[in-house]
Amino acid sequence: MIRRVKPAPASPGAGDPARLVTIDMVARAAEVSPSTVSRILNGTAVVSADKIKAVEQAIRELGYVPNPVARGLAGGRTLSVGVVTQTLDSPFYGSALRGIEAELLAAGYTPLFISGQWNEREEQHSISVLRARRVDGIIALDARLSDEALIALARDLPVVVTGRSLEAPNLASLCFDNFGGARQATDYLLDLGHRRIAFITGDPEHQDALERQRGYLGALAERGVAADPRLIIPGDYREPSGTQAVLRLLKQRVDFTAVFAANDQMALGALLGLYQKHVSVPQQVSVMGFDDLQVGQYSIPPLSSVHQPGLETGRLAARAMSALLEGRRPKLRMPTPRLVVRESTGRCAAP
Amino acid sequence: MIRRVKPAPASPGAGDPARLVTIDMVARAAEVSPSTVSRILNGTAVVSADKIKAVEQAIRELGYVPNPVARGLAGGRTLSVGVVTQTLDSPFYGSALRGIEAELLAAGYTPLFISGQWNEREEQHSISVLRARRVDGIIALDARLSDEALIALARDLPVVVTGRSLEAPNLASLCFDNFGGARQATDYLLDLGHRRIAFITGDPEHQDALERQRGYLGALAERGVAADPRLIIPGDYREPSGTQAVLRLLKQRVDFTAVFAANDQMALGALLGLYQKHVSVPQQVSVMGFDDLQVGQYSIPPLSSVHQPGLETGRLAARAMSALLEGRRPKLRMPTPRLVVRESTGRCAAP
DNA sequence: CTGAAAGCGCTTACAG
DNA sequence: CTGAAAGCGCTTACAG
Repeated sequence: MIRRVKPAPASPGAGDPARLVTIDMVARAAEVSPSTVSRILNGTAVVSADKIKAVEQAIRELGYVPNPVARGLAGGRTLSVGVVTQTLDSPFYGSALRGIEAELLAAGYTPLFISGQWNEREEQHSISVLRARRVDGIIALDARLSDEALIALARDLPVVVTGRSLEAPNLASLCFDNFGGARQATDYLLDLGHRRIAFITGDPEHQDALERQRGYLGALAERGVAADPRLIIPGDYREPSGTQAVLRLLKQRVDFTAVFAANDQMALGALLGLYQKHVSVPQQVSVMGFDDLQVGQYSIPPLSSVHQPGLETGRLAARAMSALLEGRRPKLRMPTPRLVVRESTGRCAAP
Repeated sequence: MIRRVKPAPASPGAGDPARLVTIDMVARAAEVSPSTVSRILNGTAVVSADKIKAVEQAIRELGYVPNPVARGLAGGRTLSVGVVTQTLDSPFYGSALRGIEAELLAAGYTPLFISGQWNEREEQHSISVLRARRVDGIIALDARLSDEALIALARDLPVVVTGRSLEAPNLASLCFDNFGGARQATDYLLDLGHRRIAFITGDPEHQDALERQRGYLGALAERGVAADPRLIIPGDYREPSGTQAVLRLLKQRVDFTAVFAANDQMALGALLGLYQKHVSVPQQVSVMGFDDLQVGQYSIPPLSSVHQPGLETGRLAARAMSALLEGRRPKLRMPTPRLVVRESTGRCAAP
């Protein structure tokens, strides 16, 4: 049934499907029009069974793969979705990216990853690049952009954003319960008998950092433990600030039996500071993190933390995007915060 | 000079340059033909100064951004390059990806990241996806593909590959001196007086793992220290295998005063195993890693390691790709291995 | 159910 | 130096 229209090119077939074979060649081989091939490919109209058969065979024999570039130009859809993240090499975003990639690829979309460098202007620029590339939608992980900017963006193409709660047409948001997670962690420390719990804050530019602090404060208040401002040390979510924080606490001789860092990276830094000063963990001081990064499993001692499901978040975000793209309403259910207790926390030994 | 051809669209200008404004609109505004605009944009022919001026002004006023999708279809170049990595969330590849992104973007290319999942078939598939997207070139980080497959690929588009040495037209390779690095690390341990140095191997599927082992063996041989097979423990580059390795050594009561892990992740695992068994580092046992991951700075104790310039490797790879793309010969000079001594290594205390 | 035609936004020979 | 025209590989009204 299939007539080879041209001699096979130099490197044909399965190994190199992306070249040369066009929809026209498939159409000719199957003896139908290109329009029909297109319709079959896109399921965009009813086509008779025999033509479908012929076309499918031709596609198989020729090793045809549609050209997304041409598709993008003609149809307005590129089957690609932009993913803007703060950085490509963060232990936390890494797993989210992995989740997004897996899910998007499975849904037939190609992700375009680009980083915003923790900087709103860069992020804005990244989004321009993505739009110039005609992505069909944009997933923004903890974007720096304002709510308004995001809502405006959603007027042009579907948007899913993590790290905040936002209601708008054509937009889905995915927000982890940072408040609840932090409260749970603080509660646990309180249950262990700790009363002097230091808190290392995150970058205040981040909504989640603020939420975590609220959770810490909330738990204390609920239990009638007065919050001591000297116990709240500013951090920036990076390791060195965690180390600095405990060093400062120690130097100023502020009493504390536990430290709760707003993220694992700072908790790791805190662990190092305590080690340097020969303060043993958890015997003298307990340390609690937040995020439950992979590395926390191998810190010394292994770090107790609030599990943030990075991979799962990525998956959910990608699935929400698929839904939006297909005109469905995404239903989002973020996993509840879960405490992971390892060896860096213990009962309070102090009087 | 500029006549607005149409009333500005709903959301025009700087905020949303990627829409609506086409090369035709620019041409009309500047009173030249689209061809001329294209030529100016691409520097593909000499154009009179006044037209250049008019076009540039029109571009500015209209906020025109060329559509890479259309460009890709028409010109055959998409100004995008595919980057295949094993995984999006490895601490090591992360910085390489970051370096690639920065350099590629600066050169006017958009990177398309995709992961191969440590699996040749997946990798092959990822490359198909990339080719279907008509990337202009492919950067493969430590690809699993055979030399032959890579060389074949390079017949169709420029390829740069890291992690191996390969000579072929249209292909550049970038290989870190794993042998030298490992030898240097072992030498250092030897200098500290260690003679019973355990070695945790990497995944033998990786060329670099083999090289590192050769370096270890080479250094011992050079100094006339007999290699004890019981000191060579198989690992797989992941943390748990590092922990298992030292636990096994301890359990079998094999004598050792230092352990050299083929990568930092396993070294971190080893640190944990030693901690669990109350072996103090570096007082009783020294630990040396390889890669110099960020996290190593915050391990306890901070990890001595061989610095692998991930970021720099990414940069170099991207620059090599730019060169290839512009028909220049890339000149590659990998940084030499450099030992980073921190606190996990110390003088041998044993007799 | 199916084709022929126009068009997506560019680039690039082809002619001046 | 510069235009008009054709074409890149698809999709999608528009007509049957």
